[in-house]
Amino acid sequence: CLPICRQAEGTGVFSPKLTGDLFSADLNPRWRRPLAAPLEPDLDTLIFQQIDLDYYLAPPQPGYQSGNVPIIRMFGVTDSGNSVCCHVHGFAPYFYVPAPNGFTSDHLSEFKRELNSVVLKDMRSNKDNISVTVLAVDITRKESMYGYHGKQISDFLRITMAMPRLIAPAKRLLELGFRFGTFPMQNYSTYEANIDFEIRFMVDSGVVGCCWIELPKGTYRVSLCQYEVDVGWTQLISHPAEGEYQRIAPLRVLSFDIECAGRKGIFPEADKDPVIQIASMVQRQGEKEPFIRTIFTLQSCSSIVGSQVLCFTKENQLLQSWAEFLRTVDADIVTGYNIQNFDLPYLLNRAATLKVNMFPYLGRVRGIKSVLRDSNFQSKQMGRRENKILNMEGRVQFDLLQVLLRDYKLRSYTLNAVSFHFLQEQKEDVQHSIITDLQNGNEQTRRRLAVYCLKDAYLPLRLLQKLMCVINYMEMARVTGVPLTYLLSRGQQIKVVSQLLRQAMKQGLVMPVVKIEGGEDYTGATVIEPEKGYYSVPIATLDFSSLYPSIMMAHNLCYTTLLQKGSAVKLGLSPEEFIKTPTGDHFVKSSVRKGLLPDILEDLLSARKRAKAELKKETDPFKKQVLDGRQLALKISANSVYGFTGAQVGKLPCLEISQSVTGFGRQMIEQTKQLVESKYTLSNGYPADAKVIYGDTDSVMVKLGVDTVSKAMEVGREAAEWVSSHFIPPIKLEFEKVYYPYLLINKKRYAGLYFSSSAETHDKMDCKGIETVRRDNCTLVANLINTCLQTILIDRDPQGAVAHAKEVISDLLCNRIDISQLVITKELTRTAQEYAGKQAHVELAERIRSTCWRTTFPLTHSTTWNSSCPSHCSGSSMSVHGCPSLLA
DNA sequence: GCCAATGCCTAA
DNA sequence: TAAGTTAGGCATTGGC
Repeated sequence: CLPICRQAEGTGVFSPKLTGDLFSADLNPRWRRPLAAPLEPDLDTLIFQQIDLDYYLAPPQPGYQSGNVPIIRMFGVTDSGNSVCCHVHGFAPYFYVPAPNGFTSDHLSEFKRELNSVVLKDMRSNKDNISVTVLAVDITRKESMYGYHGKQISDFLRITMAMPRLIAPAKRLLELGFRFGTFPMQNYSTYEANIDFEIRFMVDSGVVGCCWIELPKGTYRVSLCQYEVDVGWTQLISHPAEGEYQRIAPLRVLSFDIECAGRKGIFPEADKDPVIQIASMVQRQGEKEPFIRTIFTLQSCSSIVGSQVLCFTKENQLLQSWAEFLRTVDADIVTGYNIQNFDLPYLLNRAATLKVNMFPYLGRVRGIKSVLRDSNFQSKQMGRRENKILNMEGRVQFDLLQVLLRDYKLRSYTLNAVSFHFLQEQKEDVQHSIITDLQNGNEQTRRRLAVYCLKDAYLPLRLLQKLMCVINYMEMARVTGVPLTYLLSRGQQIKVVSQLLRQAMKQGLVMPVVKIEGGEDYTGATVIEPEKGYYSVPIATLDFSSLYPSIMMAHNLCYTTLLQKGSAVKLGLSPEEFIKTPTGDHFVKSSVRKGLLPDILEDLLSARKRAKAELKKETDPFKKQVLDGRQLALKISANSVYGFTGAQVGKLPCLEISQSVTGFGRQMIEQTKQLVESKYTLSNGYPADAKVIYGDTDSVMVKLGVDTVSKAMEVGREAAEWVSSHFIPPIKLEFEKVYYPYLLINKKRYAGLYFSSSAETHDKMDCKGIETVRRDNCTLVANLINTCLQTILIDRDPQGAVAHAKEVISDLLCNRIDISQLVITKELTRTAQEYAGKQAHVELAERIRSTCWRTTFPLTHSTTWNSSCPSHCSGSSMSVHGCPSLLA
């Protein structure tokens, strides 16, 4: 009676019997997974790496209540490369409410009966014919994690519901006001009623994203082949990602790309324009090259060395065959470039248009149709993002474009630009406009198209490998405990929630549901007023490493240590037992209670230290990658904990924590400045009076009065250590680098030659906030400014920089510059379109000319910043118009 | 011409 | 339903 997970290997509904031409005749045995050795539940242990996890509803096993129950479904792969679908039974969703006064176990059944009844009554339609909504109500001893209240453990009701989707109405009804038995009407606060079911299960069973799962012999039963198993939720063993369990199974990664024969000048539309080619590459995770390269083409196509060409005379056969190919290959991870919003939706819509009814079953669960949905994702970090969503149970959709949009700030996100940026490699050059002509040509022209299409399937694999995306994402999933898919589909908060719940559970703490109401913003970090100018002396930079995490650890800032107004007195705490933060908030010290957040942060940062130590020892390049991915994931995770507490539209905001953190930070940067400037003085025997010329949040830039980089490094190191001793561990100020020379333009805008690894040669030219690093400028501006900066900092020739700027601007005025260099911002693009053709160039040139000069002039005249700027072109409105002589 | 508000993107 | 934070520069725009 359970749904059955099967990949299509010539059985079941997806018979690879030919629907016309070609497919089964060319079926390549390599496409299939390796044969699965027989599994004896009584003798064999089954171990696999879990890569995706969801749940479905199904009738319960005999002996349980009526109505459907949720069953967790884990997908994974064994060491031998066999796929596993593991149905985990017996786990039900639940949440907590505080037990009302006078509540005893005698009241449980009445509470349960009444809650069940109001939830049933609340349902508008009951098409699933649910008769029992509340499965159980139990009394447990718990404590709210929000606020310190003397470790008062009290009675909570743990309410277990029949299905995840019943949690929300039960929560709402209890919050609105609920009455049972002789107890009065009461508004209940709820705890953990907003936790995704998958996360709930993972937290409770110690499963983290992408971890290895062991089913001991005798605990599971096998239903069909390639390891489809059933197990009780308390019987599976989840292995922490340590030692041998850091490894990654030989996952099958499929990358694909489609080509459509669009009409001239019109973006292809699935209800009109045919799919003419689909290229696919399959690679085992960890191997260097794909072991399957295929191209499905409409009409004949000449052969291509190293690739299998499959030609179809009818488009519907091409589509159906490709779907069968996907199911046969049984990919664990599906990738490509913009497959999420283009290729997959297009294929699905096209298949619907052509009525290829067997197409839209792309997941690993038989009988589940893949359907398209629209999703609207919005966050302050990423803005509004509209995406298509397609369900593909058991396969992780890992669209490279989405990964890049999340993790990299690039000027262009075309596959061509991205390939060039990361691989120094270009796409095959085929203009979109000639695709249809190539298709309508002969088998040679279609071959040219196929080569192009294959490359577009290959490049995402190369990029994935180069950027170590799969490894890094897996490590992030393991570190934070969320499923891999959450990392691409959800925001930052869920990662912290997952960790918080795990930590809280250990201490019997429960997480409240807080309602969201927009409040006042709080004060952030200090930016020290810069002493603008050009410095031809070494400037040492000292940074607090992981400032916000270390503040939270040093001062034990947490939900569980926060003292509400007046509660210090009420709880009889002595002044030594709590602290007052710079914002006037109170927190108990770790001697009273150690906070959850400091615990999480310590775990993350000590794990990071371990990973870095292991990384140093490791010689195997593959394991090195894993470890590097891990240390990165750990760092990012630690840094996002602070943001989580300050997210007012979030799961558990606590501004007392976040504003205390920034408050401490402000105090510390100020104190650092004072300390450095008070010790490093002439009168203390140092070469000069040190001066902090700039600082932002966690760093200070110091002019120490020394004349060489190596001296600046030496004094910088000493100063960092000395200043550190004034702060509570693990707060630590570190010497980071020396800038020499250093050009300080404004707050958050500076450039300098960066010395860190050696005192003799600079590592790079470092630019912050200047047009060269901003993506709202055209490349011409960025290049011009970059060259000017190099001329100033490396050649130390400000006059040369001015000369260069003049030359470029003169080229611009004389139409000697390619228009493609000018267009980049939305603003300018629009202008280019409006003035399409001849006018555009003039218009753009004019705008860019003024931008270039406005930016370049302050750079090149920074030595004389506050004194001798000519009066006729001073101030921000200075432009070439007002300064004609400068253009000569 | 001055200004505040807004949009965009970055620093940390 | 879900959505990390604030500080801050600079171009543009629109009102006066």
